[in-house]
Amino acid sequence: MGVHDAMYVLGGKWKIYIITALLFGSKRYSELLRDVQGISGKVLSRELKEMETNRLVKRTVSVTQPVTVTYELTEYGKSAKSIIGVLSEWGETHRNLIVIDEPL
Amino acid sequence: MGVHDAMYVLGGKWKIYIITALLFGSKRYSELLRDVQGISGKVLSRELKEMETNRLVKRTVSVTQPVTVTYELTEYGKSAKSIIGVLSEWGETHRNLIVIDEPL
DNA sequence: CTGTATCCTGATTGATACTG
DNA sequence: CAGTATCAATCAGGATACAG
Repeated sequence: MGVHDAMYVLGGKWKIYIITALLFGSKRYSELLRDVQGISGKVLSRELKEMETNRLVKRTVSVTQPVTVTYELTEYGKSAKSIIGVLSEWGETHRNLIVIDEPL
Repeated sequence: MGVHDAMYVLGGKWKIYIITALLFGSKRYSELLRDVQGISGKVLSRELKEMETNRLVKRTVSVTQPVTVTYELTEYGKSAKSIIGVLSEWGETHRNLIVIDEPL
């Protein structure tokens, strides 16, 4: 069952959102930090490292002053677009059914 | 963006697997405990309760001796099949690219 | 059988300060 | 700018015992 593989690579709280943020082009670390709502620097760099390991994103360092680092989706990463698409569509059409948990 | 709604309902470690387990028919609590690999009783009942709140599953109690409780997907829950399908297909075709994290 | 309550431990996270 | 190191705090999860 490939579901498990997909969950291994995309699972967790953040990767889907990081991919979404990179869907329309490369971004720098600081831009991702701003665009991925609520993520902290530590977690962002860890997630990006994992995604780089799994070849979802490509990291490019420009030796300017100061250095700039950009992240972009690989072809593999871009292929996850199909998943984002289905998630988005499903979430959209079923939005009205969601119940927000009342804190006690 | 509906992605967030979908993540709210389906996110976390277990819901996708629970839905997968229920895809071909209703199951009892103890069957789910066996079929959803690695989940504990506490977590399973919590997840099922959340999914019932969000109308992904329907819970039915049969007053036998002892009681039996069955869970089945609602139409809404069944509609998540499209997501499982895409995840499965994507995971399948990209399985060879995955890198398993070496523990230190 | 189907859960809930309690306790406990290890993993995850946020904040802050710091490095190159 | 782009991270890493450290520490404290939180949280999620397992095991067990117990209730309906």
